Amino acid sequence: MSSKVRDERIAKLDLLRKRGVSPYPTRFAVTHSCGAVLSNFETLEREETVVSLAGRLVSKRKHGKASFGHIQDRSGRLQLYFRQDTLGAELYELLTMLDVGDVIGVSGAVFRTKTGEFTAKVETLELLSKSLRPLPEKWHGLRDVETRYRQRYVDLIVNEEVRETVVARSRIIKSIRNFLDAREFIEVETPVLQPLYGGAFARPFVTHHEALNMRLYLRIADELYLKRLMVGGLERVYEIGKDFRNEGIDRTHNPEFTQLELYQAYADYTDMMVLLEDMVFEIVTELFGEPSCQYGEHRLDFSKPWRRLSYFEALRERLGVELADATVEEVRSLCEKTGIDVDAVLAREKPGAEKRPKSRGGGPPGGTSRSDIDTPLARERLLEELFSEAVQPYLIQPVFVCDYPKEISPLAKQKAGHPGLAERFEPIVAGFELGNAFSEQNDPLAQARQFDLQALHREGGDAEAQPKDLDYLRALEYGMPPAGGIGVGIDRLTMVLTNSRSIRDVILFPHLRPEASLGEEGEAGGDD
RNA sequence: GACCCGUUAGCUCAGUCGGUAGAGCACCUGCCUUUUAAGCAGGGAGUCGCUGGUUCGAUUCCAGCACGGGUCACCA
Repeated sequence: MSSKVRDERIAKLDLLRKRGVSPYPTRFAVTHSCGAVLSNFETLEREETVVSLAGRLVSKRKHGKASFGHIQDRSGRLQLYFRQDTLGAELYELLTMLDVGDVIGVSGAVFRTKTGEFTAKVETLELLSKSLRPLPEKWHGLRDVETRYRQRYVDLIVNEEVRETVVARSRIIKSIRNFLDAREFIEVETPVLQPLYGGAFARPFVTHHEALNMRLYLRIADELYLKRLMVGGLERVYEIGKDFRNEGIDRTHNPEFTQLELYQAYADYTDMMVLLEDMVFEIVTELFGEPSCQYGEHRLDFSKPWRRLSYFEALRERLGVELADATVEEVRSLCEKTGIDVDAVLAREKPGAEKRPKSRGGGPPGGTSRSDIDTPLARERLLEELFSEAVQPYLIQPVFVCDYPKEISPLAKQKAGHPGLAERFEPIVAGFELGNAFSEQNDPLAQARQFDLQALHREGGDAEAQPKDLDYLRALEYGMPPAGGIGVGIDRLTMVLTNSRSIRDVILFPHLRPEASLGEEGEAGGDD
């Protein structure tokens, strides 16, 4: 599939070279960005300053011996006015050989057109990079999401909001660093390639080290390494980095994603709530000038303090039933009333188990086998399902959901005076879990028992149960100060703060299957 | 992994109840010195996602496959 436009432009390349014009020179001295011209226009116009701009030619309107166009750089767009009598015949001829999409450098003074648009009257013109492929069309732009994700470079050229999201993401991360650095946290880096994975419930990616001939895992969390640093006395650490989870992909999940994890010695999870709400308050205020923003239909209010709600309170509030001391039978019957397919939930993650179709909102499933509720953690799993189906989607304003069942929180400390609960919370905004935090378990023997329990679950078929990390336990035996820790999903936080519906809109290159049609001869060939 | 939907020109999309396709923008040629979705006149452009099947004939019908989106499953 040879593109006619591409062939024409390659022909132009030769023509340009024959005329002594290099289509790919090395540098251009820029004095102003488009944005700087626009924001200082009055002065520049009054003082007749000659500005020097570089960017992409994104439109061109030729009127015989005069032409208009727009140049676009990182800061915005500015109109250019070209006149044959100003440029001279030779440069004006060069203009006619330029295409929309070419990168150019121009200089000239600024003025206002009849209609009042700020414009540069071009006196010199230079081609900085010849574009061989046409840009998407100017009215509708690039809509096709597959092309947008695969060819993000094109998406960035034509869809301004993509750039805005990228900038917002950068500012969010910068705010986080500023916030934590100001509180004497130090930023560290821990291994991505790990001989043993841990710190979350997830299936890992597996890789292999050739020279050492050993299996390695891509980390699913930073947690266990950062807590080793707590043992080492660093007291306040954080890491912003990629984690990798071998799971499905949807609008809130990408196989590689960015997480902030931080740990603070001598703090507990209530301190973490304060820290997190302070941090997010600061990020949102820096981004929007006020502690609130719009997400879809909702106006989100990040004013402090955020609402705090225990796990069982949240369930009670939504379902009208107290479940803290409920038996598995009671939870089961409530699930059935809510329309949850209990058998399907309990059958999950058992390799080889039949996946039953889910029947939502239907009547109670007939002839169900009661033996399923003997599955390990049946009660907790059903509670989790109830929570994520019937509660979480309705938690729109920022809220800390606290005190989860201990069984699903093996790295957290037990809540004092509540044997069944862990000192753990999840910040939930717009129905999304933005993170996970606990008072960290620092009792080495209690932690060892939790690992052993995980091992049992693993034998029971739970592929995501956490492996026992003996070095981590050894570290704890040296004594880890009491500490609070938080993990925050940066991608999801960015989604909420940029009003993005899909995680793919906040990740520059989201994971996609390989593009089959991108063959040598089709796209990249014809190197003439 | 399951189900549903989509894939036609560089881009955004029509269309063919089965007879190998159109529009706008973009591109090329000409005219045009304040336009901005510039205008006017003319022109070129497509393996209709891929592979099979049915058929005299398939871009259209059928099947499989690929890729994407949505929902579900899994999870953060």
